[in-house]
Amino acid sequence: MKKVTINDVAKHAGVSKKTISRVLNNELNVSPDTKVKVQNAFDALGYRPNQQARALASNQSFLIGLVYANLYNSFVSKIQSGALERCKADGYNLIIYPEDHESDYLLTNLERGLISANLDGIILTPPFSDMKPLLDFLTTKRIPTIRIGGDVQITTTPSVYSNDAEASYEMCRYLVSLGHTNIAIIMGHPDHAASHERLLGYQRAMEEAGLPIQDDYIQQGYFSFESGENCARKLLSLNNRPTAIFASNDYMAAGIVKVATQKNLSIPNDLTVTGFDNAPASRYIWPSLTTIKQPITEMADEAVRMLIRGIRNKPLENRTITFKDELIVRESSAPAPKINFIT
Amino acid sequence: MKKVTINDVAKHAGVSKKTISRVLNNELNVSPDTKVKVQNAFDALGYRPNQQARALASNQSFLIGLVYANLYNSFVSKIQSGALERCKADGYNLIIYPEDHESDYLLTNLERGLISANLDGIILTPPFSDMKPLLDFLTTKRIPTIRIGGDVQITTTPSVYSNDAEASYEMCRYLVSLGHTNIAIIMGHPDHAASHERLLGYQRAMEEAGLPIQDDYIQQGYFSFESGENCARKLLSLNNRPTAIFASNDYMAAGIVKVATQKNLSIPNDLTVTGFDNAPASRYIWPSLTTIKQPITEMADEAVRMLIRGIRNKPLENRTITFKDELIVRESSAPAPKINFIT
DNA sequence: GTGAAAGCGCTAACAT
DNA sequence: ATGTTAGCGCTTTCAC
Repeated sequence: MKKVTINDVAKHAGVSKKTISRVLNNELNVSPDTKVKVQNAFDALGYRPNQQARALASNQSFLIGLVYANLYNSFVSKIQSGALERCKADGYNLIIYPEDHESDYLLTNLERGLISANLDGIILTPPFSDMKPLLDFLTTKRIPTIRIGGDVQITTTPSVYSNDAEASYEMCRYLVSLGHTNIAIIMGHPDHAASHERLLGYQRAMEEAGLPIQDDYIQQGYFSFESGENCARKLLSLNNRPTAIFASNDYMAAGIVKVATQKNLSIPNDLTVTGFDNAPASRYIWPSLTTIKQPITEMADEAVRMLIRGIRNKPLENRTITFKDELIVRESSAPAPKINFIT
Repeated sequence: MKKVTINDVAKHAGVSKKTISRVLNNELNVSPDTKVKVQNAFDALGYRPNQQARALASNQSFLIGLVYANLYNSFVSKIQSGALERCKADGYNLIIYPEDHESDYLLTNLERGLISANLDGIILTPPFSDMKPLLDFLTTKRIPTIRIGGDVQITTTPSVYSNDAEASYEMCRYLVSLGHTNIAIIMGHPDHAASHERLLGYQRAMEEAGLPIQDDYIQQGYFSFESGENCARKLLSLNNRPTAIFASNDYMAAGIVKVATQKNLSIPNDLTVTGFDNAPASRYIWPSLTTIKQPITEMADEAVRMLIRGIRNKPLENRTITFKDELIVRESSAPAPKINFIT
């Protein structure tokens, strides 16, 4: 089981190891004949280039870091698989960095890992996409970075982004089209730019529909199931309770479903509930949730592509690529109850 | 922003670079004075050892691979975070390999990755823990391997394991203690050893309670929400329908809840439903699920510990470490309906 | 179009 | 307890 090195291949193919290296890296100036000879030698010996050696010699690590909030949710899973597939296809490995965005040691933690792993580049997901100190740190260290789904106002670092304000606007227009007039929103965690975008879409749709927005109808959630429950309790005990509640993610929507069911409200007949994210749970709960699907995997793929292009050409092209979200209608939404039209 | 190397540190501390290396690797035979001097130099220069260089020189990569089925579930997330934390604490990086266990290219795919990344060791999760060809392949390549939660009968590779048969037995005893006599089980995917273990526990509990096991009451599921729905439809249209259904995971249990609700059965009054895994969704659905909690994070931690010990001492201690699962009672289970005692 | 020599940053083996 | 030398497997530089 001896290791096969570039020297073995060179001997076998009867050329110098520099030529092997050229073939390996798809460099120009290799005659087709030699190329074939070398490739045959690869196959014959079962040669696999040693990443660490390439890394050391070329001052590249072929490692890409993915920083995300350490939550057990489908967003992270999809980001991971999207990013990973692209990495593997392009000969990179992905190192994952689940981090606590509220930790004081975030930067220190990351630095130790980042520097000694020698990452070629980094992908930031929310809420890290918008952390100024982190962005500054990465700029200082000259580590190529792509942000996923962060604040579009920040233009110092290229980003891949889906238009949440737009999606939220569409969701609310859909609710309006069902005849709802008393529409409430549960916001997401305030540290996430997406939370504010989603609120914006809601506000625009309400204004356009000529519906007043009550302060009571805007509740601050934190993306957790429990925060959804809490906000739902407040909303459903209002005198003038909403007939539709738009939660900024599916876990909070699930919390609403639970509270409503406990209060003997039937969904969607008495109350329409909608979510955001198209989490697996949105299909598993009863009734299944009307929600918004983001092209998460595709966004991660594009982020890695941009990053690798940037690493090769340096510097990064500083631009924002926008993806479009999609409304998915399921069982948790229905026309507003008639009683609502009477009042 | 020039890179700080071991040579810079050596110069700064006024010692040879071998001494720096010794301090770095916690080797013996370094005087306390020198150690302090070197450590000061580390701090002064902000030195971070280059992993790739260490890897190349020491023929170790400080990389550990984690192979798992590419599903968006909480099991994978918890395995990841448990393994990752241990890795980082011990100076290793984790490379993730989400794979399709039914793919024909599995071995080829893995091989390319494994060999060129030069992994120091591998953690296998179900159903890969039990794939003979894969285990043989890893043995041939002499890649240290630990299996998580696989078949205990396989003793060629060390493993970390939780006693699912026992947990399943306890779950069924609990159902019996609630007065249920018509208890059905929905099995998990047949490629997972755990599915068979969970069936075993069910059978033992039923036998001990003197309850007959009807063939109809054992349904083959595949761990998916949809398979849970399908099995539930069959079970609930039985003449002699069960008053309790034990699903081998929470997603299938969620499928039962959906079908039962559609049939106007109230859970848990008309039907008790229980799951397995303590997935987040088990709390998010209504009613929340009685389930089994496995110490997944701890198992992953232990697996990495064993692996690293093995890498350092080689060879691996070939043993199986067993963890204990825990019954979590929530809202989806209740005493058997009275009508059942009459029939 | 191809090759020889040097060196990436570190550790191994063998000094002293 | 510390230093010297060689070399890990590859790419870079500069030859030809």
